[in-house]
Amino acid sequence: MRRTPVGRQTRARGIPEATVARLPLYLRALTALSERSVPTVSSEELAAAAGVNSAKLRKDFSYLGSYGTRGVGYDVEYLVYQISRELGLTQDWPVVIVGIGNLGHALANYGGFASRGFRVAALLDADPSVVGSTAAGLPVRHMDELESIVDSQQVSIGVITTPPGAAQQVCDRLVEAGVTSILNFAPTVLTVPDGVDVRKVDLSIELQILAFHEQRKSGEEPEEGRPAEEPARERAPGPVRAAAAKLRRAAGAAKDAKELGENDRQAVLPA
Amino acid sequence: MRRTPVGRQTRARGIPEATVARLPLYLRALTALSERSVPTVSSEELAAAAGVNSAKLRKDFSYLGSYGTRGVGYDVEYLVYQISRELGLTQDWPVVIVGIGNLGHALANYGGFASRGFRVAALLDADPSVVGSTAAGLPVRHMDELESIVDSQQVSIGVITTPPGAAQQVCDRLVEAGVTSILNFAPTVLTVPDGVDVRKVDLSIELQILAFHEQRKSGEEPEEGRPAEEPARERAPGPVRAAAAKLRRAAGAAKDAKELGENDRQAVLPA
DNA sequence: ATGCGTTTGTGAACGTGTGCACAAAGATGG
DNA sequence: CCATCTTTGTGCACACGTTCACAAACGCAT
Repeated sequence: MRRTPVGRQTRARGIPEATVARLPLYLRALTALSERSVPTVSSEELAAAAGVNSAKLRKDFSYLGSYGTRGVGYDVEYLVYQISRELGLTQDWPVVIVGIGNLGHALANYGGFASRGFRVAALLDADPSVVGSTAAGLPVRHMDELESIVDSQQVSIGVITTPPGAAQQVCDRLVEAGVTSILNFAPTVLTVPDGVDVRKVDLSIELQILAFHEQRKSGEEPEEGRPAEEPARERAPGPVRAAAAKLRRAAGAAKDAKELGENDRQAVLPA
Repeated sequence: MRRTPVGRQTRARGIPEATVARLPLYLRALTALSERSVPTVSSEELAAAAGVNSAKLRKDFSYLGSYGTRGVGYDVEYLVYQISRELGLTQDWPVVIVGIGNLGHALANYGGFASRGFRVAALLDADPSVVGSTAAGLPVRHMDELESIVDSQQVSIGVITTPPGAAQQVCDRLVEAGVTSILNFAPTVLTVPDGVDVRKVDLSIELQILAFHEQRKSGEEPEEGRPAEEPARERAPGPVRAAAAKLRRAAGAAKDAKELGENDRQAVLPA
């Protein structure tokens, strides 16, 4: 029973995932240097521009091969090309966006989309009142056309910006039609067959992580609850009934933060 | 010269970063169970719903304390409360959104924003033609009001959805005004003082990572260039001039994927 | 040619994260 | 009250990622 909801495949041709995730960062910094006609750059400089450690950067580049010159640094244009090639950005990637709500609109209008080889092949939505309108000069087409578009345009990347309730269904259709990489903005765990990559972007999760650290800063209580287990939280003493009673109190405080029908919300951004 | 562009602080009160990043996932799955009035859940079930390994989930929860009951599982409502509390979601987090372009609009309209304790304190923009309009029922106010709003409403979290060129400047003002956590949608490396957290959401990076893996799938060349270093890429033979000459050829192919004035683009989504 | 200063590339140590596998703990039924 | 069954909590081993520190490589000046 192999489940691969996210599919973190390890070490494709020896390049670590962590390195792959940083290559776009380097590429962006290098592109900026290239525009300023800077010919070469040292690992120290580039690392500063990309916001990483210089040793890490050198090790990252070492996985791509030895493109630097000792005593000098890296040739900017050459590196731009090598990283672009490694990331597969020298070819064209047609992309479909499914779910043209607020976020879908924003993505369709996204200028940086067309650059770096990504091309919006089609905008899709299930809502008849949205279908037919245009976003960023492109017509919004009906979901029914999904299969034919993916097939005819050889789309291998799909972006899901639907409400969470529709995400898995849309995902299944995309995969069935031949899409093998999915960028998911819906706050849902997508289950896909082996061989399909899913990455998720989740605003809510990022905010919650920030809130966690923020709480640490302000509520810098004197080593909260290290000496004798903090007062508000004690070890569950009895069987489930006791815990259930305790939670009845707790539930009141939590209910505020719980909205109804999370899966039916129209918003297209992660919840 | 301590630089902390991203600031990954390790192990706050013993809870690993990786665990913190998963807590919102568990919370979401638990909220769904709670709405279906499911009283208890086993680590196996919950792990499946959250898309993670059950052993990992149990270890994650063990950092929060021992909230489970052996032979039974976890009490859903109780866990919802405990995780909410741990993440700091039982309190109110006023948030400002700076840069009301396409994405700013999408975020303002984002329903899941108000839930989980996050409240939009203000929408800000520098463009006079945008200031005064409303988004999601809130008026867009001018950047000039940033400081007074942050101060009066005790805002500690800021969301940056400006063009990349303005991001660092906005960031500086937010930090100066008292914001200590920033969610950055602009494709820029933000430099902040110690004590300020920055998290970034970057569509372009996610797409490029997908493209990388996608390239691996289709172009499954027979172990590309392992036996004798692939032909197109050879070791730099001479001094910089030779490398520079080589890149001249390469540059042509790379130029397609390079747009001009990346920092001036109006789009508010990551490039 | 030789030496000097600079910067890369990487071995090695360390820290973090993951997953197995199992003992301990509780529920449940007789 | 004991036996059995389920599920948690965690010790341990391993994989992955990060950082240090330094030898090797290179440009350049003499």
